[in-house]
Amino acid sequence: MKRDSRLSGVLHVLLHMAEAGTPQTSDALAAMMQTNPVVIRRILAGLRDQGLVRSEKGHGGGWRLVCDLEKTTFYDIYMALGEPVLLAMGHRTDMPGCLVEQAVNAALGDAFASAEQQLLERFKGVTLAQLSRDFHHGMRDRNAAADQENLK
Amino acid sequence: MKRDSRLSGVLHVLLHMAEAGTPQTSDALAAMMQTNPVVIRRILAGLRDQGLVRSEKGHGGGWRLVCDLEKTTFYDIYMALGEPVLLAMGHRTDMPGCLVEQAVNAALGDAFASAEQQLLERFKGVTLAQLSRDFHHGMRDRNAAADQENLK
DNA sequence: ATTTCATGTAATAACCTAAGTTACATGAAA
DNA sequence: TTTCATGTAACTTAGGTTATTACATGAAAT
Repeated sequence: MKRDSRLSGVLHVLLHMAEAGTPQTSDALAAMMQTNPVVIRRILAGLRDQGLVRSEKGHGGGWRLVCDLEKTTFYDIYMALGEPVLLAMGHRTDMPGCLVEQAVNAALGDAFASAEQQLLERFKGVTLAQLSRDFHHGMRDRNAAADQENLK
Repeated sequence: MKRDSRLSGVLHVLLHMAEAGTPQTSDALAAMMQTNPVVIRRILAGLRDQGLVRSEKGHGGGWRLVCDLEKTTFYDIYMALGEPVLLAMGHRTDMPGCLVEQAVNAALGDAFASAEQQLLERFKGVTLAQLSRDFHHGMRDRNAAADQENLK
């Protein structure tokens, strides 16, 4: 089954917006994500409605972050995306009266529910600021490695 | 995103086979799952290869369970299905050199991996025998309720 | 004012995958 | 030798997501 990469994609885009400072057009973001500008607008529309980003029309327009990086978590982004399904598996509900189905659903449902719960809790624990710091650490390390190269 | 219900479906079928005792035809199982016999064969083929069920051709043929219910877990069934993806979300791997992507993937990848791990552990903890017992308890309760009705 | 640039959104097309179906081969039992 | 059942390849259908097109709205530059 194909996986939904919107969360991953939107985090990428948000981090880029945070770095840029100036508003980014849908075209620019779409090029970065190798997708269509309209897709970007559709996705960011949800974040805008939640007050995480803002969009401006006309010259110098585009998208920019307006949320507090320290306070905004992956969970907030996830919710703004419309709570997309987390688990690829589900259970049948065709025959609600069937005792076999009831037993199966009870067993699987518990497992699925707690996995979902765990994921959401983790999402709540990661902020955009942390993500940004991770990125800068990666950049520092890479630059350090490059400097080493140049000294040779 | 649409959820994969093969695990749920196959558990349903297995429990039915356990109850029946006699071999069940693909047609019968397909009717039960409201699907096509060929789909049933495709799915059960994987379980047969793992030695969980056996199939017989000709008159009186069909599918029957040949595994130890006490020892066979949801995990075994899951593996026999070909380890279908558990999580509906994934992370992009388009730009392996991109530090933004690396940071995003590190954060999401951890969360996803541990949720997957948790689910698999739970699967390992549930046997077909337990599922069967749950089913019988449900049946006993239902019969008790029906008896109460009849006494009135 | 008018042109340019950018988003907003509806409608449609293209695409991809999982499921369903058909067709026929294999083999066992009646 | 007929019937029943699985085994499997090939093909079709269904569905849902993503991409694209088209046009409206509105802001800024000229």
